[in-house]
Amino acid sequence: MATIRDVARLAEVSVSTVSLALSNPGRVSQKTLERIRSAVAAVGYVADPLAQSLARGRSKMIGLVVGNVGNPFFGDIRRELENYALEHEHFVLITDSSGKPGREQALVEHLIGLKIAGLALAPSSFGPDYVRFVESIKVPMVCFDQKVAGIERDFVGSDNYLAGAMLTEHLLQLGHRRIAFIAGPQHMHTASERYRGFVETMASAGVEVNPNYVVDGQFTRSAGYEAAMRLLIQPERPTAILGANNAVALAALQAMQELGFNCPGDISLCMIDDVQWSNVITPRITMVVQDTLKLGGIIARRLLQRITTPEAAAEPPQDFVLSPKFVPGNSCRRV
Amino acid sequence: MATIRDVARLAEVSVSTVSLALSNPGRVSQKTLERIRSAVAAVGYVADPLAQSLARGRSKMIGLVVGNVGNPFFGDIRRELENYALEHEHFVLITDSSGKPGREQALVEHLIGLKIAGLALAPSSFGPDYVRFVESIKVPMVCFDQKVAGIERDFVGSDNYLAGAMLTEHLLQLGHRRIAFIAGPQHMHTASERYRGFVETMASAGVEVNPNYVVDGQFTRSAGYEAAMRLLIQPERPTAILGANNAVALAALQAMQELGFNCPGDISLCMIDDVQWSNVITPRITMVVQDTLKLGGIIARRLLQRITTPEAAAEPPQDFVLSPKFVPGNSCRRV
DNA sequence: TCCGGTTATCGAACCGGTTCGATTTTTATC
DNA sequence: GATAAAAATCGAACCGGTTCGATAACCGGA
Repeated sequence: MATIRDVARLAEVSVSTVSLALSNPGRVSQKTLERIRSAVAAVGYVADPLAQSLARGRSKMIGLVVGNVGNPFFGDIRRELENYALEHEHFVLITDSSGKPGREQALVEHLIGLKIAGLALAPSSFGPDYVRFVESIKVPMVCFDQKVAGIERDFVGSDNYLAGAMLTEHLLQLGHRRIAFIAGPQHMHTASERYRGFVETMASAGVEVNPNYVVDGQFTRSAGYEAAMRLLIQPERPTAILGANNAVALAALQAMQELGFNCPGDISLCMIDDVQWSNVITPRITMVVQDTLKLGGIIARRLLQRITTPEAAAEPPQDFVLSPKFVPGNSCRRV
Repeated sequence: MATIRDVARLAEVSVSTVSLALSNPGRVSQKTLERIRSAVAAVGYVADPLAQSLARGRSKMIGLVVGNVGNPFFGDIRRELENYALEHEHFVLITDSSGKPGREQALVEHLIGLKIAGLALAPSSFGPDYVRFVESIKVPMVCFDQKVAGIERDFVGSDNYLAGAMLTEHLLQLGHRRIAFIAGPQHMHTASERYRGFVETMASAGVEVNPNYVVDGQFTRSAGYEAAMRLLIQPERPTAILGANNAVALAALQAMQELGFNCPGDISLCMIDDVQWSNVITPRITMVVQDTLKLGGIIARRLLQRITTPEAAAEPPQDFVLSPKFVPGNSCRRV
C-alpha cells in the first residue's frame, strides 16, 4: 500500500502539501497539483480511512442500528440511506441489536468508537436510563420508527394513532361491533398509539370495547399466537380482529386456520404493516402500511444534512410524521 | 475521552507499560498491574479502537457482505456469526450489496480499508475478473451460499443438486410426469445444481423433460412471475411446478391465483428455500429448506478459527456442504 | 529597487495507540 | 557478595494521515 509519503517523495513536495492538495485542491498551485495528481496515479495511492478518521476525529461512516434487519420495514429505509449516503461519499454500517437494549447500547458505543459521522437509530427501549443514554450521544443522529418520550432528537415515523383509527373505522363501517384488538407492548409508542387509535375511534362511534377482546401480543409471533388463541376460544367470539402489527396479525391468521375458522367468513382480520409476500397469503389481508420508501428518504436526507452542513447541525430537533396508507384486501367482510 | 497517557501519568508508569499490561497482563508485575488497573478505572479509560487498528494493522471487526440482508436465509447466518463473534470480542459489520457486483467490490474494499479481521462473503457474481478480485483478498475469509468455480477459499453451503433431486423425486412419486421447472440464472452454482438435480432425476426415472416446461425465473419475483405465466398459458399445462427458489415459486403461486388455477387441485407446486410466514400461505408449500442455523454456525466457527489461530489460517480451503431438509406441505397432490 | 500583502509550501506536532530493542531491576546461582 | 540470567520497565520509532503556525516565494505598486 502506497502512503502519502510515497506520493510526496515522487511529486517532490512535502507530505503536508499532498494532504492539502487532496483535501482542498484550490489552495495549491496548478502545477504542483498536477504533479501530485500524477504521483497519486503512479503509485496508486488511496488514503487510509483509518488514519484519516484518527487524525480528523471523525470518519465517513454512518451507523444504522435496528432491532431486526430482516424486517422488511427496514429494507427500504436501509436502501434509501445507503444510496443517499453513497452520493455523499459516505458508507453505511448496519448493525442489528436483535431488539436487545443492552446489545444496542454496546453497538452504538462501538460505532461511536469508530467515530461515525452520523447515526440512524431505531430505538429499542425506553425509560429514564435509556433516554439518558441516547441523549449522551453527541454524534449527529436521527431516530426513527419508535418515538421515545424525552429524547430530544430528530424523529421520523408514521402516524400510528391514525393507523389504528383507520382500520377500526373500516371495520366499523363494515358493520362490525365485536372487534378484538391484539396489542403490542404498551410502553412502546407505536403500540400505545395504535391502541389509542382503536379505543378512541370505537368510543367516538359509541361502540363499547369488550375488555376480553383486548389482548397483548407483544408484537411477536409467539405471543400473538397465544393472544389470538385466547380470543378464539371465548364463547362469544369477536367478529373481527385488528392486529397491531404484522406479526401478531399473521399469528392470528395461523391460529384461525388451525382452529378451522374461515377468514373472512367467520372472522375478519386486518393489520398494521405489510410483510413480504403478503399478496400470496390467502386471504389478502386488509392493512395499513407505512410509506417506508419516503420514511427512508427523509431519514437519509435529514441525517446527511446534519452531517454535512453546520447550520443544519445546529437546528433544533424536529419530528417528521407521515400518514400511513390504507391497502384493502379481502380479509374483512361486511356483517 | 481519557487516553493511555492519562492512565500512564496516574499510574506513574510509561505509556508502553500500560499498553503492555492491558494487552498482556502476565508480563508486568503484580503491583504495577494493579496500579494500572485502578488508574484505568479512575479515569474511565477505554482504548480507542481506531488508534488500535491503525497501530496493529488490523481491527476486531468482521465484515459480512450479502446481497440482500432482508432475505431470511441470511437472518440465521447473521445471528450465528454475531453471537459467535461477540464471544470472541469481535464485532460484525453488515453490508448489503443489493446483489450488484460493483457495489459488492466497493464494499469489500472499504471493509478491507477498515482493516477487518475477517470477511464472510456471499458472492454475487462469477467469471474470471470476479474470481481474480476475490482471490486478491488477503484477509481471512469464508464464502457461503454461492460456490464460485475458481475461488480457492473456504466455502459453506448446501447440496443444491440434492435439493433439486429431492423435490423432483417427490413429484415423480406422486405420479407427476408433466413437471415444469422455473430455473434461476444458470451461471450461478446454486441455480445450475438445482437444475441438474431436476434433470438427472427425471432422466433416471425415464421421464422426458418437455423443453417448454423449463423456463428462466432469474431467481427474482418479477422474472419468476413472467416465467410462470408462460408455463400457465400453454395448451398442455404441466401438472406440477418446481420453483428453483422461494421467489420464483411464490411468484408462480401468485400467477396461478390470478389465473384462477387451484393449487394443488389444478397444479402442484413445490420450492427450494423457505420464506418467513410460509405457514400462513395457503396452501402450505412443500419445500426443501437449508439448515441456515447450522450453516451460520459453521461459517462463524470457521472464520473465527482462521482469524484467531495461525494454524487454522494456514489450512487449505475446505468445502462444507450440508444436506437440505424436506418439509412436506399440502401443495402437491397425487395424480 | 524596495516594500507590504498575498499565495504557496513546509516542518513539526498531533491523533492514540503498538512494538521492539535497550536499560534497569529483580531473582537465582555459586 | 559477585555475577549471570530472567523479568520488568522504558524510550523512541512507528502506523498514516491532518492541521496550523512559520517560512518562502511571488505579486503589483510607489
